[in-house]
Amino acid sequence: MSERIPDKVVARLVLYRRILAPLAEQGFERLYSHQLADLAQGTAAQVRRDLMTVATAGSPARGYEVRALLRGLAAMLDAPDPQPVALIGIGNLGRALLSFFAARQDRLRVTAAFDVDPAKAKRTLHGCPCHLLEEMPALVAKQGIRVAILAVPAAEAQGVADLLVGAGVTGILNFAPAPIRVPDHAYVEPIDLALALEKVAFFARRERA
Amino acid sequence: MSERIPDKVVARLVLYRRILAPLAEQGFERLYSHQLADLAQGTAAQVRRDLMTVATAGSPARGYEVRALLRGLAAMLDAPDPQPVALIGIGNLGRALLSFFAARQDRLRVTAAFDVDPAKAKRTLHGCPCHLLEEMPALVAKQGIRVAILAVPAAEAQGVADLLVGAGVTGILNFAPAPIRVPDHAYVEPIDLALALEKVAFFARRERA
DNA sequence: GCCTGTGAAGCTATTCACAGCT
DNA sequence: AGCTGTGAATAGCTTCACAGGC
Repeated sequence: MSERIPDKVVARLVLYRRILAPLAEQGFERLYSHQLADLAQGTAAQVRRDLMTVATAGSPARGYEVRALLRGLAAMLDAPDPQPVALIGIGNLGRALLSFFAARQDRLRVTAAFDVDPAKAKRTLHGCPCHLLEEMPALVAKQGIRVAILAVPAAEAQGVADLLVGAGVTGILNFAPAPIRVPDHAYVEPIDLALALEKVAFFARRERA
Repeated sequence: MSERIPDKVVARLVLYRRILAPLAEQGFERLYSHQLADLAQGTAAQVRRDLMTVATAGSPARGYEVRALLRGLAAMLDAPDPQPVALIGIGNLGRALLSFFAARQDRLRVTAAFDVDPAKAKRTLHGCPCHLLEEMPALVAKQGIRVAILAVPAAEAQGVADLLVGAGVTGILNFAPAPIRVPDHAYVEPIDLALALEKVAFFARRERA
């Protein structure tokens, strides 16, 4: 059951679920791979390939059964219990991310925020308690936190990442504008906003064929 | 000169520049591909391959000359003039992004923000004037805006994207949690924050080999 | 000796295309 | 007839490995 699943596939599975959930609520019962592909902007072949990783996909004659698919996706994507998430760095970007993620009532909840600056800790922001960074390892251990959002300046990113991994975190969403290195058993998803905007600007200029 | 450059390469070139700039200021004159690779978390071969796209890379015997590289990168990545950027959607996420990007004093400046909601327009946020969405096409045309940041709800994303492209935008940084479709001459970079966090949570659970 | 630039090999991800099912 | 599941082909990216330069 642990066929290494590529991260692109996971991303699409999450997307499929997001597309299917409202359809199920509207009473949609079945759909074809090409319909889901249209909604997700992929190809039918890719949808089928992706869904192969969802064991229970089992699709008989008239396409996929929406509710069964959703069940399969949930079994694959969700933890049995809600997962607590830590956010490190309560600066400009950190606060913005906190307001964004705190707003979501999800299986993933930001339950603790941290900053080195005492002026930023010791308060509650968007319903999330803020602590001093030095309290992080203890709290992460106590709450069993495995997922962290990193929103510190580039210079501190690697140091904090090391602390996080040392405390038991195995997944980091890295917004710091610097690549970080983690041991093999941990996973990093980098999101570099400034870099992304530069990329868009580059292609915006160029794509006027 | 228009060898289609893959977007992964562009991303790394932007990163290289970010790494090299401070080195140049500290007086660093030359470096080897493997040194840059270490700093950028890549391989030496990849750095060399990437730098091949920067025409002026020309690197003789003792590695790459930092200042020449930076010049080459700037020539490739930067527009001759600063590029104005529009931001659409002044909700939670839009404001957060505005505060983040407005803080940057760059070749890329967010010069106009838009929202359908009159309560959110007609004011200045983080030094950026906010307008009604209906004024967008005229303003985009007047300022010659080619790059837009899309931060509207999923349901509106496609409609607004169509408007943007119609107004002359050719690059969109899409934060809406929905894929958007644009004509071939335009470029979209999707950043789906909620999806990214789900992905991290998935691998965080799994990566405890 | 140790570097760069680069053809060639190797990998990974996507798409094709068709057998099997209803 | 039109779908799924999937081996086989393809395309895109990364790494290897070596010729050529100092």
